[in-house]
This record gives sequence, C-alpha cells and structure tokens, in this order.
Amino acid sequence: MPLSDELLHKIADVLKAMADPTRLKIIHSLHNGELCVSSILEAVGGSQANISKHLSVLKRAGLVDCRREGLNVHYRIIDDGVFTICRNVCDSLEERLDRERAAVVSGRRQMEEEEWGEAVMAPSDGDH
Amino acid sequence: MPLSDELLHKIADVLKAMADPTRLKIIHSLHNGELCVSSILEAVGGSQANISKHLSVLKRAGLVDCRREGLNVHYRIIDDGVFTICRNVCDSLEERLDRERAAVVSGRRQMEEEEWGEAVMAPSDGDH
DNA sequence: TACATCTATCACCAATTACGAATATAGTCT
DNA sequence: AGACTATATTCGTAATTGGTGATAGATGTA
Repeated sequence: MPLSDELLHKIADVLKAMADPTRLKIIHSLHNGELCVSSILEAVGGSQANISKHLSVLKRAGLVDCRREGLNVHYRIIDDGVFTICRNVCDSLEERLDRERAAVVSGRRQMEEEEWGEAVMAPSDGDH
Repeated sequence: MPLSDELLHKIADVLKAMADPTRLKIIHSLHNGELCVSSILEAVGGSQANISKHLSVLKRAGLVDCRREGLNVHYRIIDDGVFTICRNVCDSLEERLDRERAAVVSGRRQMEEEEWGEAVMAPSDGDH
C-alpha cells in the first residue's frame, strides 16, 4: 500500500482544518448538536468576522454543514469522527505526560543512585 | 468541562504537526520501526534539507524521537497513537465518500422522478 | 592531519494564514 | 420601499509555513 499522494493530501487537509484552537473550540461547541452562528459566537468568543471565517474553513474542509432558517444559519458537525480524532489526540497527550512523568521519576532515581542527585534535587519541592 | 485554552492549544499543535502530506509520509515510513534519515529520504523523496526540517517539526511536536548511531540518526514514532489518528481520519474520509455517493444516487432518483432527469442523465454512462 | 559522509541549520523567497476593520448580502419587519 | 438583524466577504497586514541552495557540524576513516 503505497498510500497515494492524493489521499495524503486529503488527510492533511482534514487535519489542517482541525489544527487551530478556535476551530477546535467551535467543533466542541457543536458537540451537542447544531447551533446558529450567534450561539457559536457566544460559546467561543472572538469577533463575528473571525468566527464566520473559521466556519467557512471548516465547511470547505467538509467537517461541518449548515442550513439557513430565517435570519440564522445553523451549523452542525457532519461526521462525529472528528470527536473521535480529538479524543485520540487527547489520549496521546495523556500518554505523553505519563511517559514524561515516568522519565522524571526514573531520572531522579538515577541521580540519587549516582549520589549527585541530592545537591540538584534537594532545593526543589516537586514538579512545577 | 470547559476545555482549557492550553489543552486546545496542545491538541492544535499535534494536529498541526501532522497536517502536512510530507510529514504524513514520513510518519508512514516509520510505521514498521525506526529509520535513519537517509532511509526516510529514500522512502519519502524530496530534498535532504526539507526532510530534515520536517523531522525537526515532528520532533518539536513530540511525535518522534531520535538517537545517534555513528554517522546516522535514527528516528522513530514515540506514540503509536498517531497511526490511530491517521486511521480515524481515513475512516472519516471514507464515510464522507459514502455519504456523497448516497447523495448522488438519491439526487439522480429525484431528478428522474421529477421527469427532467432523462435529458440530463441519459448521455452519461455512470460515474467518472 | 585531511577527507568523506550524514545530518542540521542558515538565508532567503513564495505562498498561506489569522486577524481586525469595513463593507456586502440575505432575510425579516413595518 | 426603508430600517434592522444575522451572517458572509473583502481588504490590508503581520506572522507563519514550506520550499531551495549553500553551508555548518558531527562522526568515521585513511
């Protein structure tokens, strides 16, 4: 499976569309169902123009869809898979923290074993 | 769960690091274990400087780690979670295709029902 | 030492992106 | 029609990104 350039590009496009804190916040705000722009604006904060632009990015990427209802436009997540992806990233981040914590612990132990840890570690009072 | 800005930023950073076709290709090349830069270069293509820079991006984002062995530097994926994330994105893309195909089919049916489909659809001989 | 190899970094350019301010558009109400 | 509301788009700008060629650094070998 050579993994075609086109597929790679499509995957990258989806990830790029998600790779922004404001857009993640928007996605999160839509977790419980559709919202109109003003509600998203309220939930996420920022300027109206900016949110509107981020929404158009998400739409172009095929992550959200919208429908008009009178004056309001309601946006919704097309595919709940985005939430799965977010959760997976969070899981990875958590695992990373675990690893880093383990590394600190084993590093400290190693320093103590080598008998030059005390001078380094003593003044500290834990993680920061 | 207000989802802190810091967490959102971290999630975005991981996604941003993955959101590039060349870097996805690099990640894919490391699927079966570590590789030195020249092997990655061989698998991915492109200039040495460019690949090196992409590797440093992945490293800064905490997705890969490396170790020196003589002249060579071997890179490896730190957390297999990246593969899960890629697979999830692919799943989403597949679901999207299914949806689009279904939309085309139902659209065609609707056109035929409305009796102006024939003129539009007749000359065509399927998807292209 | 000098030299070759592998990798990282620098300097630069083009393209993209995010943002705010202002403006345009679409729909509603009188 | 005109006024009003909700949303989208355009424009200018600063920051970031992806790419290249040249060069620097690190390591091994004669």
